[in-house]
Amino acid sequence: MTDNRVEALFKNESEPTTREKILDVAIDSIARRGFEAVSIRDIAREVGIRESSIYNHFKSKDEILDTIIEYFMVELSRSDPFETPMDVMLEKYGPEGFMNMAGRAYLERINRPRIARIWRIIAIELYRNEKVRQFFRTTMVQVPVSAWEQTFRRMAELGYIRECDTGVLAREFFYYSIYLFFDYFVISFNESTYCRFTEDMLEDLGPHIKFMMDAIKVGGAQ
Amino acid sequence: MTDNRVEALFKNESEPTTREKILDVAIDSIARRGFEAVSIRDIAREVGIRESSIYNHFKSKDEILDTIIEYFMVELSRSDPFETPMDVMLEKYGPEGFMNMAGRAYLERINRPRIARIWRIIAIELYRNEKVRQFFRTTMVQVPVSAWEQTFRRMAELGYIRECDTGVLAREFFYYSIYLFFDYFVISFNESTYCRFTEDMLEDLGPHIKFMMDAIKVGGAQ
DNA sequence: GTCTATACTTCGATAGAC
DNA sequence: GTCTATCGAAGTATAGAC
Repeated sequence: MTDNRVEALFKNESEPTTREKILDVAIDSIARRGFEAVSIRDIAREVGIRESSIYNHFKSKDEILDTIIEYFMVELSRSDPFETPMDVMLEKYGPEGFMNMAGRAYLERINRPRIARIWRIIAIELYRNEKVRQFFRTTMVQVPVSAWEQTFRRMAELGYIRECDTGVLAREFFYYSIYLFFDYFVISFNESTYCRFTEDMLEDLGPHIKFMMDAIKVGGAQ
Repeated sequence: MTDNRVEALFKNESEPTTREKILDVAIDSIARRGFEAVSIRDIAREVGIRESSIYNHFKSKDEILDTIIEYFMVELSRSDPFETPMDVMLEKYGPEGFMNMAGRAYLERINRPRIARIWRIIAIELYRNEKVRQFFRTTMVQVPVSAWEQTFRRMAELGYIRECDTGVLAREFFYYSIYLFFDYFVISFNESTYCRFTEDMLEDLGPHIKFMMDAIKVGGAQ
């Protein structure tokens, strides 16, 4: 990238620039076949230019992937997930309702059209791209687990759930969710349905949330 | 392969054959860098022969990977996991003890030295190898989940746990386990510790089993 | 069964005309 | 900014001598 303004990569104007076309094609191809299997020639052909023209927009093949990943990270870190205070939400919907809504808010935030394909790229490149791995481990695992731990602690303080190990509880909730992510984007990946991932995930998440909340509701087992 | 006797690939004799050396080097390299990043030349160099000699043992690069995967599948499907009847185990150790022991037995069965590296290959190749994906989805997800569903149903029949949706229960237990697999072999993969995966997995599995069993023990929450 | 030599393809990337 | 032309490196695979 020349200007480092990742957030302005896609301007949503009527006619996309060549650079935007290249990124769009790259995102699509890499999500389908993986970075190593997609060549500069493949991308150029689909965009409708020669491969040498690619190098007017990116100085190497690696820079294309780096740009995609950086775009993804910036997009994810944009809007905050919660606007209404947790205590208010809890009082209004109860703990199970709160979790369902928080899950939905999170999934809707991370599932915009172009981003959904990059999720698949993240899942694929995780094993060989140290930057992606680092990002996933912290931003997609550790940070949410810590946040959920705080949330459960607050729930316990307010008497919505009984006292228990909130660290265990956070992992119980979130590791299952990450499994669903892998299931959706790798194990059971289906190219044709892959933009409905918010709906599908929520459907699978519902029984999980119910099971967990039943396990720790006030007056339940010790 | 010429003779299809996958199970006899590694004969454990004092001096490994060239074919065995090739497979060993291939397993190691592919587990580290992925199939596409490893070339025939890389493998030949490390074995100590010329690349053309590889073709005396395998007719293509793809056949090497196919052989590795087939070897893996056959090895996994060998010994049965349980020898002692479940009812006896349950009476002796209780439901939580039973699950811990079953987890340990399963993990020990699937974690032999050469196999541990192929687990990493499986995790890596999942996204682009339809055969691996099919195998994982059925043998590593659906079959164990069904088996655990049966097990939980029996536990409920015998009064060790209270009546509940055993399908939900089986997924609660096993999806978490599969997350641990991905965490171990992809997200938090560490080349230097990757043969201790049985011990590490069991350590993480303990609190999970305890949480689940607390949730469904007799006399707990409805 | 291993070697040398090589065919053939595809890859990422560059130079220079327009 | 796109084109033609091309380079050098690396890939899989084969032929044939020993």
